[in-house]
Amino acid sequence: MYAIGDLSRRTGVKVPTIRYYEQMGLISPTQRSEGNQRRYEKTDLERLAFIRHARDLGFDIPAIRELIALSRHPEAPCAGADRIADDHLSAVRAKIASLQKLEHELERIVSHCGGHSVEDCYVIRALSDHGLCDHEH
Amino acid sequence: MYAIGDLSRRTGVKVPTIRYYEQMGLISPTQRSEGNQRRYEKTDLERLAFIRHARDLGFDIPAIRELIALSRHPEAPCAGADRIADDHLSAVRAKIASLQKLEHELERIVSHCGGHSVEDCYVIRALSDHGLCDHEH
DNA sequence: TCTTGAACCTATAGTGGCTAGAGGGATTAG
DNA sequence: CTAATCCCTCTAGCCACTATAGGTTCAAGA
Repeated sequence: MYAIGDLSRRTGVKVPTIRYYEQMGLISPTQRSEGNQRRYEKTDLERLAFIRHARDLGFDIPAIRELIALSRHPEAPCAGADRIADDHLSAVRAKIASLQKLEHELERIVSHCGGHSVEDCYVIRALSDHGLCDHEH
Repeated sequence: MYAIGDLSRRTGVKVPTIRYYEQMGLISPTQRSEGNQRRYEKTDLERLAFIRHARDLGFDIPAIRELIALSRHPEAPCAGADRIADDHLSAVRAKIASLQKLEHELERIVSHCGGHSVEDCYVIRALSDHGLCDHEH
């Protein structure tokens, strides 16, 4: 039997975040002590580690809810879980691509800046005049 | 003299967003018509294009506020603007690096998934067991 | 001049994934 | 028994918007 603080220390998930996950339906409301404090078991610990791991990998809360639901049916085909992970991977790749565009544009702007007065500053000028950009964004 | 809708169409910034920028102090409160509607001039159009461009490049609102303040002093050295852009570039690069870590971890998880039952599914197992991961995250 | 419909106004609440704080009760070590 | 530390609920705040409600103004056509 762990108190919420024990669970927090063991998983690295902050106490208010654990309560938030309960509210979001990722963790079922637990047993309580006589004084109404949450008491957890080992399965809750594993569940929370699963959630934390999924969050670290960038899955959002609805996706984690689905993954949890799937993991409760071990006999079902795993295409669902695979699809969720694959969709997420695509989203991550898309985000990387768009950040790399930004990176190149910013590199160009910063490297052109000679370091004189604001009047000639490429940073300010590039922002004022879209025509100085390489491509659409 | 443009109405807010004209400004919106010309810059691609939505009407409520323009009002939001005014509230955030990026655009000074404008002249109003007799009936209390905002009326803009060409300088406002340029200002808003500057803001939109900076937002597209991922600058946050405090940074844009600073850039605007700097652009009002054309005789000052441009080190300030350069630093803001450079800091932002570093942040973008850091975000790319961390997303690439995610990408590799997700690739590994998805590619291991054979497509059988949830019981053996690598996606679910990898999430349950951090030990299956390559490195810390 | 009048009417209609589009555009405008303010104010408030919602998005996601937490985090911080107030104001109280429970637990536990000494 | 007391004091320190934990825990409880509830509410509000973060960011950059977006959406809605309920009302007013504007501009073009009849």
